[in-house]
Formats: sequence, structure tokens, C-alpha cells
Amino acid sequence: MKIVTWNVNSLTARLARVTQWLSEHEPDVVLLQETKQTDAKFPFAHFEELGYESAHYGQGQWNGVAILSRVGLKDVTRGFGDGDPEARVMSAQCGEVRAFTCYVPNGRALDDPHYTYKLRWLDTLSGVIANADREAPLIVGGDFNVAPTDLDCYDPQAFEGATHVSEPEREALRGLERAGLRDLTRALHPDEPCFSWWDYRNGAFHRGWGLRIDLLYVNASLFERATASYVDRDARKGEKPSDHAPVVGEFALS
DNA sequence: ATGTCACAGTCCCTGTGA
Repeated sequence: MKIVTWNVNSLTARLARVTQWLSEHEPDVVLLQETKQTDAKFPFAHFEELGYESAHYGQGQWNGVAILSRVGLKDVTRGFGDGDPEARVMSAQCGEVRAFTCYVPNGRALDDPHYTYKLRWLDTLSGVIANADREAPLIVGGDFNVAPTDLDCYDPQAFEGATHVSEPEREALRGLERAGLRDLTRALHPDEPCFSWWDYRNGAFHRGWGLRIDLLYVNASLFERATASYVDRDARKGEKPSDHAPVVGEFALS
């Protein structure tokens, strides 16, 4: 089973690139972030023609997450049930796997209220995961907007005083590990950066100025079936790319 | 430090968010 997380930075702008990627890579489960669409605009029929059931939790101009699956899609949840109006998280049962897609708040700046919201949001997510069934395979993928360690940042000094690398964010992210999850890509690649995001500005991609902020967290039940994880950097190249690359996990599951 | 992209509304430019 192949599962991918991808922040597409507007599904409207990216539909051709997403369609091409699905046909080339044939993932079984697709966790999308930043669809930037209402549910009414989401191309359910288009994905059905490609062989995928889909569910969307949209808002409109900002945020928006979706799950596509060709191994079944049921028991969909949207949000944390805490009244948050921002469409940033949903989950579904895809075959044997419970799958979450997450678009963690950016934070904007360390002294911005959005940063406090980000920390609280991550704590809420950890609480949800801590209460999940430990026996069944579980994956939590998404754009976490946090580089877990300095290896995940092209130049930690350049990010001093900035979001995405601060200790409180990293500590909040470790809450997911305390809840029983493992960072799949890092577990399988202890020494490679595996960057997944490069700023559109300043030729950052070609200079290698990246961050690893798109992550696949899996519980022990799914980790023991993991066979591979990788970033598809090619998806960051060419015409109208997202600023994020897809991050893939492969598992010995039917 | 900022050379871009996408969105909506002020609607072919500007402010906002990333």
C-alpha cells in the first residue's frame, strides 16, 4: 500500500499536476492539504474517474484538506469537534488504515496569536491520537509547518527567531511521539535531510534552501509493516509546481 | 533578506497569507 501526503497550495491551480502525479505514481491513499476550495467546488467526479473515492473538508479561500482512496473510504471525521472554523484536519478509514490529513497552522511569528493557536492545535492533535486504537494501523500525514530537528532545516542560523524551528513547536510535535507515533521518513532515513518544501522566492529550490515539514507519522502497528519512505522532488520542478513536494510511505499491506 | 504564487475584492492592480 502506498500512501502520500501533499500540500498542493490550491487544488484549483494544481489539478493538472495532481492528476498527472496520480497516474504516474498510483498511490492507494492521498492526503491533501491547502485545497483552498469549498466542498461545492471539489472535483469528486474527476477523482472518481481516476479510480478514487474522495472526501473533502473545505473552507474556501484558505486551508482545506482532503483524502482520496482506492482501497475504500468510510467513517470520515472533520475537524477536532472543538468549534474551530478553520478546515485543517480530517480522517477516514481507508482499507485497514485509519488516516488523518493535517494542515497545521503556520504560526506567522513567535509573538503572533497564530503561534499560540499553532501550539494549542498540535496539543489537541496529540490528545486525539493518544485516545486512538493502538492495535489498528494509523497514519497521520500532513504539512506540520515544523522542522522537527536542525537536520530538517537547510540553515538553522537563518531561522533564528523564526517559526518552524522554535523549541516550543518542536516540543509540541514530540507530543505526537509520546502519543505513540513515529516519524516514518526520518526513521528510515536517519541522516538525509529529505526536504519537502522550498520557498517560491529567491530560487530557493535550486539553491537547496529547503525544510522538511511534510511528515508521515505512523503508529507501531503500521510502522512494523513499513517498507519505504521518500520525497518526490521531481514534483517540485516544471510548470506551476506546488511549493511542497509529495512525501510517500509504502507498507506491506494489501 | 526576500528575486514568488494564489486568493478575493478594491477587479488588470492591491492587500493578505504563505
